[in-house]
Amino acid sequence: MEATVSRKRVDKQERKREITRAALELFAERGFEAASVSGIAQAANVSKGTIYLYFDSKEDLFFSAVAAWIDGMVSQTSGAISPNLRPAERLRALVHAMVELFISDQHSVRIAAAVFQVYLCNPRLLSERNVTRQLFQGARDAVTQVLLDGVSQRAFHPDIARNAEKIAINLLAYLDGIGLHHYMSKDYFDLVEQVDFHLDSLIEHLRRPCAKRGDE
Amino acid sequence: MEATVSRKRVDKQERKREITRAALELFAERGFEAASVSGIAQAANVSKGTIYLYFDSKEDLFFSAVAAWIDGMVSQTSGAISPNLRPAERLRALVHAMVELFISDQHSVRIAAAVFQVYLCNPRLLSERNVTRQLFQGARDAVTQVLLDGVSQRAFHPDIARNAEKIAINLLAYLDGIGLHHYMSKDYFDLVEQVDFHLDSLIEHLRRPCAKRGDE
Amino acid sequence: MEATVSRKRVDKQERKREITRAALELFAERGFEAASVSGIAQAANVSKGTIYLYFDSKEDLFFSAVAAWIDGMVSQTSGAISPNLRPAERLRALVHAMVELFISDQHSVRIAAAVFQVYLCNPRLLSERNVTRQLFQGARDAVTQVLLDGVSQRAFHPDIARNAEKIAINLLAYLDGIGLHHYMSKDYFDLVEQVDFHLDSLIEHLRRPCAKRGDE
Amino acid sequence: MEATVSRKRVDKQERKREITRAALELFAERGFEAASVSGIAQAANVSKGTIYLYFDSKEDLFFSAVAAWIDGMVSQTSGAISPNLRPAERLRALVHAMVELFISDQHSVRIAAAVFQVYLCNPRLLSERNVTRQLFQGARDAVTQVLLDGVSQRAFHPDIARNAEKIAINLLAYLDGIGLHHYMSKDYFDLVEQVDFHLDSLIEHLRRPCAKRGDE
DNA sequence: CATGAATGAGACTTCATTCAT
DNA sequence: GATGAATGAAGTCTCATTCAT
Repeated sequence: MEATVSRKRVDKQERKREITRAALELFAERGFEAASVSGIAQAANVSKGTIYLYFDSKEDLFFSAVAAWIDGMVSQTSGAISPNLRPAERLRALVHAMVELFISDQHSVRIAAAVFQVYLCNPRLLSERNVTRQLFQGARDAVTQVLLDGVSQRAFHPDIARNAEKIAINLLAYLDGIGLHHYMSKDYFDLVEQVDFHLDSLIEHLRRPCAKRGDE
Repeated sequence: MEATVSRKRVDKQERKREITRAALELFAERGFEAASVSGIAQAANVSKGTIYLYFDSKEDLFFSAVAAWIDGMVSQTSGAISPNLRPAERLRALVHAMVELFISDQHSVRIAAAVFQVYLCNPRLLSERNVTRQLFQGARDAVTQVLLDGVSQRAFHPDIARNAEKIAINLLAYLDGIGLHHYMSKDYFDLVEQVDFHLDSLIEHLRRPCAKRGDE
Repeated sequence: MEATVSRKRVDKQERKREITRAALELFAERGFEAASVSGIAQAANVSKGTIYLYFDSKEDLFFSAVAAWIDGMVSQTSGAISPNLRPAERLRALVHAMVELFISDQHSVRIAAAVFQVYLCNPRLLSERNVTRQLFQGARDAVTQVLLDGVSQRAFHPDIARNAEKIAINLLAYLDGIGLHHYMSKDYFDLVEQVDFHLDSLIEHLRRPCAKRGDE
Repeated sequence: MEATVSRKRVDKQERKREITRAALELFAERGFEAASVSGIAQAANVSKGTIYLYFDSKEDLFFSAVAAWIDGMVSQTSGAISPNLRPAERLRALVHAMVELFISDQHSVRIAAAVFQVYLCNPRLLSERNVTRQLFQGARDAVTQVLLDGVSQRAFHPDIARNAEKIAINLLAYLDGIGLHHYMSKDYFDLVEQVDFHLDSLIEHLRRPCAKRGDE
């Protein structure tokens, strides 16, 4: 009986994951509004009614799907922080891992756009159901940690420690921005080349003392 | 009679502008899909049918509205490039003008998100009806020009000339990214502070020779 | 001034005819409901409002167009009754003239279908505004006359005189029927061949005494 | 459980048939364009959305309804061919059965008109979705068979065999034509009387050798 | 006389959600 | 637990007609 229960639970979870997977695909392809519950049900090989056994609403399904996607993102990128590398290379590796996702997984940028759209249009969701905080904060913390490690290993300038989080925030904002711009200006520039160029000057900056602003 | 004709013509353009304005507002508020033509008609104080006298379809209306918004953006920011300032300050002024738009005009980020969403989900529109090329290219050109001017005035390092466009692309991607992240993480960081921080290190970088990548 | 008035009147009639012509074309192409007043206005190179200066409503326009078409039909076919031919050949010539219209003028069958449709769906129009009576009755009378002439010239059997109108009614019904079936079964049979075949046995019948029905 | 499943399945088919029935009624009454899906839904006592669970589009609904009507026509008329009757009477019975439909079922002529209209205005449908072929060919085959039987039973002249299909085509075209004309000239002539008159001379013709055309 | 901008009803169709089975 | 039939509101868009100019 334990087996049965266990099997059942697995089945149930498995089914939920299947729905989530299909939902993510369609939400990425068409956006939140244009993706239909019918289409998701069909793609997940379940009936429309079944969706509502596992999720309260389309909105709920969307956030569950996005949360699952975020989990995947986090686990994929966190693996990229190899402690054996030197700080600069660890940062590079981390950023490259993030960019990889934008390139290998066609969906990622689209999902990001869908998420931006949904939250921007329903600001109440930012406080009520913010599944992205984990992603943003997680990523910022990861970057910040690499920076601080670099400082303590004397690979980066001590002043960096003070501004580590600002740098992290900016770096991640840049990565999202360049990903979006890349898809909007397809073939106009090479994504990896641009990112590497940004990384070069960032790393250079990490090594030098910060210039004071009035210092002109 | 001249007056009559003139008034009429003004009326028609005025009406079209009014519809465009209402459309932009609703598209910003709800996104392309969720904004309804009925709602736009109501907001513009015209009947549903009237919309279709001026625009072929909802899609047409969307792109017309976005194009109008872009025109506004361009004219507002192009005025910010004061030739009297020194290069670094010109760059700062230009970026600040852009950020101003994100802050003063609540809609801008939302419209940007809506545009990203629409183009990402309908890639065919990128080639068929790309109203953003003007914006992106115009902004990149403006930044590039400021950089090149800075080089020729010896305010920036000569190597910058070679990479001016790369820098421009990255800067603008960053600005969009930080704008989006700001709205997603409201109150978590101060937008202007972050942008200034980015600008500081960017300007510092513009003045120094580029570090070679292997240079570690 | 007389010239002016006259020219003006001609202009007005000419314009009305142009609208009628365009209307007939579109009604034939799409049917009464699917043809739009806008489309007709465009095809007639006048504004939508102008149509309503000349016609009370779409329905009015339809019947005016059909009436004009009928006038054309009548004048085209009535010319076909050459008094020099022998009765049988006169009948053949008349029928061929009618069939010609179905073949040369792609529109005729379509207009007929549209007319049938409109009257069948609005039986009140049969009494209120029956523009087809003229066509039907005119054609029947023409056929009947040819038959009676044939009898009086002893080319047809005397009994035919008694049934001349029945024969005319049936002949014209057949012609409409075969025209419609021809367009529904395109390339399945040759229209002229079928009509000639029908004519052959009809003419044969006209020459013999009518068989009594019980005569088996 | 068997009962449940069975009842359910019956329900669904029944529901579809109910929609089809209502659709046929409204299409007959108003034609394809003027009949509205809303009206059909109301007449069928279902919601508008339900229609689209059973049919892909209004067009699909139309053709399904027409196909159902054709099935009814075929089954009603095929029963009319009694093998016990002599050939001439079998032909009479068959034709009378067809005419019966035009008289008893007020809709038939209207539906025929709607079908003609739709196919004439959308010739592509003739090849893409021709639901009438079955009706036309079936009726022609039935008539042809009666004629050939008549020949082999020596009730009709041997020459008829050669022209059997031509005769069938013409007879059916005539029947449609006289049906339409009857409704257009209501009370001007008696439908059955006209058809009988046509039948009389047709049957007479079937019994005699065909006259050669030049035979004047 | 001619225009064409404006209307608002109504067309077809899709959709998220519910509920009896 | 799972289904899928049913709903009705709402979507985009078209249309015949009117009226100020």
